[in-house]
Amino acid sequence: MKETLSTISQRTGFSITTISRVLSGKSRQYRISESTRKKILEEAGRCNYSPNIIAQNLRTNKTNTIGILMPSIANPFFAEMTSVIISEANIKHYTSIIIDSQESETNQRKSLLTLISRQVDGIIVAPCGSDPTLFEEISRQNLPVILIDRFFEGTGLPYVTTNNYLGGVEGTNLLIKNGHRKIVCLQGATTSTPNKKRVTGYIDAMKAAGLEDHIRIVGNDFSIQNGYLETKILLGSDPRPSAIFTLSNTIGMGAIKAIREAGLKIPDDISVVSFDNNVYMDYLTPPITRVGQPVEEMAKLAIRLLFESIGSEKRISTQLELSPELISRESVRTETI
Amino acid sequence: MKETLSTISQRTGFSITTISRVLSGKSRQYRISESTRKKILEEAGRCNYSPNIIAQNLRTNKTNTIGILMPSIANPFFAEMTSVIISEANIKHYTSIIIDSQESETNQRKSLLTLISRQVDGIIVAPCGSDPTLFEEISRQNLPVILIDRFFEGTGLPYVTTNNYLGGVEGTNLLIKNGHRKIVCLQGATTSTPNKKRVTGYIDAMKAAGLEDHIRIVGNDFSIQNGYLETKILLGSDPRPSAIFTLSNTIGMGAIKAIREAGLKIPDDISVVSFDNNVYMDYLTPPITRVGQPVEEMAKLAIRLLFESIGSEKRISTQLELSPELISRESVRTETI
DNA sequence: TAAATTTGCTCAAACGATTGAGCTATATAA
DNA sequence: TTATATAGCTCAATCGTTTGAGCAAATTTA
Repeated sequence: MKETLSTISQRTGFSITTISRVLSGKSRQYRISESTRKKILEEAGRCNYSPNIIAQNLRTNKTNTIGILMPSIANPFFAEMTSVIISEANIKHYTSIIIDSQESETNQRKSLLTLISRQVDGIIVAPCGSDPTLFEEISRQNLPVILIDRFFEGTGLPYVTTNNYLGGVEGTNLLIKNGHRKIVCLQGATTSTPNKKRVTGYIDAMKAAGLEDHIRIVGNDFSIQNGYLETKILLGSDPRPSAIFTLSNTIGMGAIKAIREAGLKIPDDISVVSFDNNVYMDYLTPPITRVGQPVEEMAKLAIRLLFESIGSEKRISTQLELSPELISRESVRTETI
Repeated sequence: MKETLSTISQRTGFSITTISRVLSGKSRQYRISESTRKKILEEAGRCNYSPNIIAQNLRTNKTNTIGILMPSIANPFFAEMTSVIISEANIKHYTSIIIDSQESETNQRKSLLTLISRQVDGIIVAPCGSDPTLFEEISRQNLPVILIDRFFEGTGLPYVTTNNYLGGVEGTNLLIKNGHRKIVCLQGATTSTPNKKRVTGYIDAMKAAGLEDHIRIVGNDFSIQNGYLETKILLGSDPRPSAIFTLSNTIGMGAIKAIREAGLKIPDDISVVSFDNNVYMDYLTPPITRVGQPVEEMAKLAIRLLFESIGSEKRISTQLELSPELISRESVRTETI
């Protein structure tokens, strides 16, 4: 039997209003007598009453729910991010709806409409594609949106991301400093801002070292598959690159697989620098040098911004770039000239 | 501006009822004229109307939402599982609420109440602890619950799991066949059914091989930390085990870390068999031999059962055990006597 | 003792959708 | 011409809460 305020009202003889006020802890404010309060609480406890949140939501126009929209939860980077966001939200008594857009803008559009329909109080999204209009529209309608990892340039939309340009530069420079010249950049989704920034960082670093002739960028997707296939091709090309800079952990895994299958050794035959930190990277042989992103910090900041935004009337436009961290391991060989 | 049936009603001049019927595709059934239909659809499109699902939920007593309750989303095993469930639910136009109980029964209890309050249509849960009463109660109240991975023995609650006993036997036998005798079992949460079954499998296999004197079970948690610490202790013990059977991927990672730190080589100094498949396991050196679980299949079956249960009035009591898969790699050394 | 205040509660509208019943005008049948 | 059927809509209740307004009785103040 489903208990409601009404059933309790019938059994205790008090009005629905009184019951509601007692159960939502407002008995003091509305001068409900102590004896009434006790009776109601007792009966509610006895029959295991729990409020119908849907009805509360409808009435208060608040769902205590946030929407989390990710391009690919299977990707450990986003999985970790999502996991942190869920936990943080939970601490504030918010529930999370997760949607995976699978890097499809069509799915993304649908998912956003779903979240709006479901009256979420706010959205954290790592967007795919390069069209900010829908996000701007949503934000304008006073539904807070915080972008994470990926963002759109030239919009006021708040975001939290890594300084990917710096990451691109640092990763590339490490290879250059170790004497590499034929450094290939294996990129991910070309529309994603982080990818673009990393690539720009790579290009600038190469140019700064006078290596513009060696600039070579391949790939188009943040998948293991992409890393694997492009590396296969690279390894068959002449001249073979001496180093690969893979722009995500997934791409890195694919590259490593291809390198192994070719019977080559990292770093003796080819050096690898990857992007994204990941506990597994240290367990590979050799451990992989990488540009780590502060995922947990990003997630925490994003949810903090979101809650600030939910709490206040005015829109927030904070845009944060956190520093990446170069994690040096053993996948880069020092070339002797 | 938030559009509702009422605002469209005002602008088109038709009643809320008519608008509702047109927009929910029931114009035929309720004999709404074609011209009316067109006008309404046009206006709804123009003003970007999307229904307030909360109101629909309240009225229809259906949320098209499922609750997914996992003990630890940070664990790649559950992350993958969750990811698959979300996608499958999405295909059926269901939205997913994810909650992480963090292996705490208190959290689990709260989370379940949250899900009930939120009127989810069904729940998929990898439970923690060993008390099925709350789940049974929920199920009895006609809210479908499907257990995944972990389950409770002696209850009618439907579940999908791996044949963990078989996994325990197979993993152990592989080591025995390779001449190992001092095989230690490094277990996870002791209350979890899969853990118990795996341990029983280990014990039975050891006994069957006449190795009852070598049975040794340590650990108590499915964490990297646990794997790491227990292995540290094991490596310092005398006599040192010749093989470790770690009962999850996380424990395995911790064990590997400890082994590396001790300057030992797998499999030369010590052999390792782990549980759970994971793409990373193949990239470690050496690739790790493991007992893989059919995660995707489990997830898909669970959601299928859930939808069957949601669709019908009567409770379902299917209990499925899928076979594990022994994935032989290079982390087991053949002992010569 | 009358007026004012406080206490302790209830009424009823509202949130935005769905849905069975009902109503009017027109078309068809008798 | 009158009864009946049908087309094309609207009314109003309902889901389970919350909340501003209001009301009677008890208490305090003047």
